Amino acid sequence: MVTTGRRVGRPRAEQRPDSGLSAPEELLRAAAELFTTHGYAATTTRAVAERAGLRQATMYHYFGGKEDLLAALLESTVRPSLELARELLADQERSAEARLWELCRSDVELLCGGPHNLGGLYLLPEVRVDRFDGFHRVRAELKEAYGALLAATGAGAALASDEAALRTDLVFGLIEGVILVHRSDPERPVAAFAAATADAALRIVGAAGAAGGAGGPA
Amino acid sequence: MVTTGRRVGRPRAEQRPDSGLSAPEELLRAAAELFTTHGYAATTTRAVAERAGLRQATMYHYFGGKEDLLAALLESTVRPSLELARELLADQERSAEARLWELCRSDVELLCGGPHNLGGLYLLPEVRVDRFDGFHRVRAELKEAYGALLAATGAGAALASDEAALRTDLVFGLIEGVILVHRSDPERPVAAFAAATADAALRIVGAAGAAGGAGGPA
DNA sequence: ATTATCTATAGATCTATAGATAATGC
DNA sequence: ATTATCTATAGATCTATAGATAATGC
Repeated sequence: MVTTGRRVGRPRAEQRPDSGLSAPEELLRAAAELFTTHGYAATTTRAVAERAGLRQATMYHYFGGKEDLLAALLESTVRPSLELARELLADQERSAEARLWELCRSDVELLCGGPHNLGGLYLLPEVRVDRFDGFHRVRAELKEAYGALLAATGAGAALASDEAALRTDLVFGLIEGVILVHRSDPERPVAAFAAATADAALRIVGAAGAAGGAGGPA
Repeated sequence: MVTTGRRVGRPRAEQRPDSGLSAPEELLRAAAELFTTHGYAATTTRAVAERAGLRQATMYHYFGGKEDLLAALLESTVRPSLELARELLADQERSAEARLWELCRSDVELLCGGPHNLGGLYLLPEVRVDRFDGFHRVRAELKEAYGALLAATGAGAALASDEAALRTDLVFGLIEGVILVHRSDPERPVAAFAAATADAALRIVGAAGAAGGAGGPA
């Protein structure tokens, strides 16, 4: 019996139509929107809380502070990419080219696809501080997965190891770069753009032929 | 007769060895370092001024405020890239492949090469606001130059125009993405990385063969 | 009793201005 | 007189805490 039943606790000062999200979810969504558009430091706790329909102080009932919001967002953003990367590494069925293509495509889709541009969080200068070390470790593991798949491609296997590492960096840079492109033009349909980015990534690797077909390698 | 001659005006509170830079130059340098490492909103006018060896209020003698510092930095960063782009567009001698390669290479070098990572300024979310419209217009013109050179390559001429526009976005995204790669690993030698990025850009365009030689196309 | 929220506010900033001061230049 | 700088500070925040309040649950 949840149906719009009155909820425990003091009512909110400003009533708004029920979003269906819990208060912490609303706070995270508001923070994501504001952090990615205005930046982290420029976003006040008041702005986050009021966008979520709460007073400023109420945020502290759910999060220890602004940093905790960003940490939670970063974790939730990178986790799906890493899980996919692990699956693809274990997959013995498909070619390395096909798996790298899929990793690139779905990474772009995850980063640019959501309602608020979660990929934009990666660009914030504040993210580099030690506080977000957990995020950086996961991100490093994701990059290793890119490197392993790249090295397993036909073109990648032919490269010296330092050259393969360089191309991994370039592919990784391309993925992060398209977040920027997306930020400056958020209207562009994401699905086709993600596929095109994956094609471009394979061309960087040197496996251009493998990415010829529409929809990517089989 | 400039040789360490005593300068006009009240002496600074904290004396430091003469950097050879003027006060506004020192302020700009300090702002560039702080904006790119900690972000714009997180950088206080006090931090900028004191890194430049001045008290906070003295900054206002040279700049109207923090925004003016960022605007000046953005302008100075994008201008050399645009000038080069115009030269390359006018150049009838070299192939379009060679000119696009050179534009990519030197853009990366300019953005990642300086002592403070100027390219990082492009990533700041605050840069998008209207206040920096001049910067955005110059940046758009630069992107048009990328598009014109790309369309003039052999591979580019074979593409439908929407596909060529997409690849321009991808190349542009790659360039901006390597700023991020550079930010996370500033020790990497820039020259080789810039050349490798230009090679990768031509592979994205589809002109891979043209970028085969070390040092790029002749 | 428990919960979710509120109001109020102390303390710590941060920006930008006002006005003083310590040099050189004439 | 001009210049570059300083000190001091008003006014406007912003964060995080303390403690009150208005619901439901038992």
